[in-house]
Amino acid sequence: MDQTSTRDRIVIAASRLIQRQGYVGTGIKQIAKEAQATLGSVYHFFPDGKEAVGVAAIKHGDQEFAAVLREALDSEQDPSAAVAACTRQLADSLRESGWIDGCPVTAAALETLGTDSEIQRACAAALRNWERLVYDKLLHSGLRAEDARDLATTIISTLEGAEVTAQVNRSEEPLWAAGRQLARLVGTYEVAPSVAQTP
Amino acid sequence: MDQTSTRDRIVIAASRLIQRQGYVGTGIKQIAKEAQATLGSVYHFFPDGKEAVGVAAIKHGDQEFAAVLREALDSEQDPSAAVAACTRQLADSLRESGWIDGCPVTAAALETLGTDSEIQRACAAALRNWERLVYDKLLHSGLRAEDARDLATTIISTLEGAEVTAQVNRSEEPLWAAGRQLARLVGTYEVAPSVAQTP
DNA sequence: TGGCGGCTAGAACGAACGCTCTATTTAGGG
DNA sequence: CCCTAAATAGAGCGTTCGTTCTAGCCGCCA
Repeated sequence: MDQTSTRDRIVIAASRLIQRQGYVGTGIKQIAKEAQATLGSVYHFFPDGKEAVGVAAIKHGDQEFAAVLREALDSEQDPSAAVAACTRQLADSLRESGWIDGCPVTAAALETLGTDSEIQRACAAALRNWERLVYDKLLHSGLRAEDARDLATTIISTLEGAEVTAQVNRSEEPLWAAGRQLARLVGTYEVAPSVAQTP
Repeated sequence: MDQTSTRDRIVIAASRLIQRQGYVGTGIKQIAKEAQATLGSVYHFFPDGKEAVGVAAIKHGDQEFAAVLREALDSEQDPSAAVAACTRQLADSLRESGWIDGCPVTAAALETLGTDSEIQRACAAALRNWERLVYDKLLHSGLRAEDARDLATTIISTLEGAEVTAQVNRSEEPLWAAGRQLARLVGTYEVAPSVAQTP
C-alpha cells in the first residue's frame, strides 16, 4: 500500500501538474489519475472543487520551494555565496527534471492575474514568503535593512526569471549567469564588520 | 469601419488575451469575439487552427515588446541608466493596464514547456531576441563581450521576474527595485574609455 | 450580366471540462 | 455483530472546447 494518505497524494500530484502545465491546463480527472485516487475521493477531501485543490497545491509548492531555498541559503555563510548556491541548486533540479519542474507557482500566478481568486493570493503569499527568507539571510549578514529589502526583492525576481529562461532554453546557462551576477551584486554591499556572523 | 484588417485584429486580440490569461486559458471563440471577427474568419486565415493563431500572436507580442525595449534602451546613453529606463517603462505600462498586461510570452511559455510545440519555439526566439537587444546596447557601451553576454541574460531574466512579481503584488516596487539593483550591477563593469560612445 | 475567389457567418460534432449524484466498501466503537 | 461515518468508486449532468462544414455575401474581371 501507499504510505502517504490519499489527500496528500492528491495535493502532491496537483502541485506537480500545476507546476508543469498550469492551473487551467490541469484537469481534476487528471489530478485524480496521477494521484491514484478517484474523482469521488478528490471531491470528498475538497468539496469546494478545483480551486480548493489548486490552493492546497500552491501552498504545498510554496513550502517545498521554501525548504529548498532555506537549505541553499544556509549552506554558505557569505551572502554572495549563498545566493549563488541557490542558483546552483535550482539549475541542478531543473536539469534533472528535464527542464519541466520549475517554480511551482509562476504559471498559476500568471494565469489567474485578473481574477482576484484565492489562488492568486496564495501565489502572492508564496513570493513574499521566499523573499522573506532571502531578506533574513541578508540582514543576518550585516546588510542595512533597506538595502536588504531591495536586494531580496530583486534576487527573488531574478531567480524567478532565470528559472523561466532556463526552462525555455533548456539550458542551465541563464541560472549560472544569474548566480554570477547576483553574487557580484551582493558583493558590492559592505557588510557592517561588527555584525558579521560570530564564528 | 475598422482601419486594421481582420487578420491583424485577430492576431492582436489573440496576443493580448494570451498575455493576460495564457494560451490554454484562451479560447478560439473568445479570440474571435474580442477581434470582432467570426469563427469562420479565424479558420480562414489560420487553417491550421489554434496553435497557428497562438504562434502568430506570440510573434506579434515579441516584436511589440522588442520595440518598447529598444526605445527604452535608446533613450539613455549610459547603459545603467538605459536599463533603469526599461524598468521604468515596464512599470508605467503595467500600472496603466491595471497589472494585467505583463510580458506577452511568459504565460504561454510556461504552459507549453514539455510539449516542444511551435509556440514553445516562438517563445524561446522572443527571449533570445530581447536578450540580443540588451547585449548590443552593452557591447556598444564598451563592455567586454563575455561580460555583456552574462549581463544581458541576467537583465532579461530579472526584467521577466520583476514583471511577474510586480503583477502578482499589484505594485511597481519590484520593478523599481530591479531597476536600482540592475543599474548598480551594470555600473560595476568598467567601460573601456576609448570605445565609449562618440558625442 | 454571369461567374468566381476572398471573406464572412454560424450551426453542428465529438471530446473533454468541472461537478453532482448514488452505491459500495472500509474501519472502529457499542 | 451491527451501526455509523469516512472513504472510495464511477456513471452521468450540462457546458464549453477546438474543429469542421455548408451557405451566403461582396467586389472584380469578362
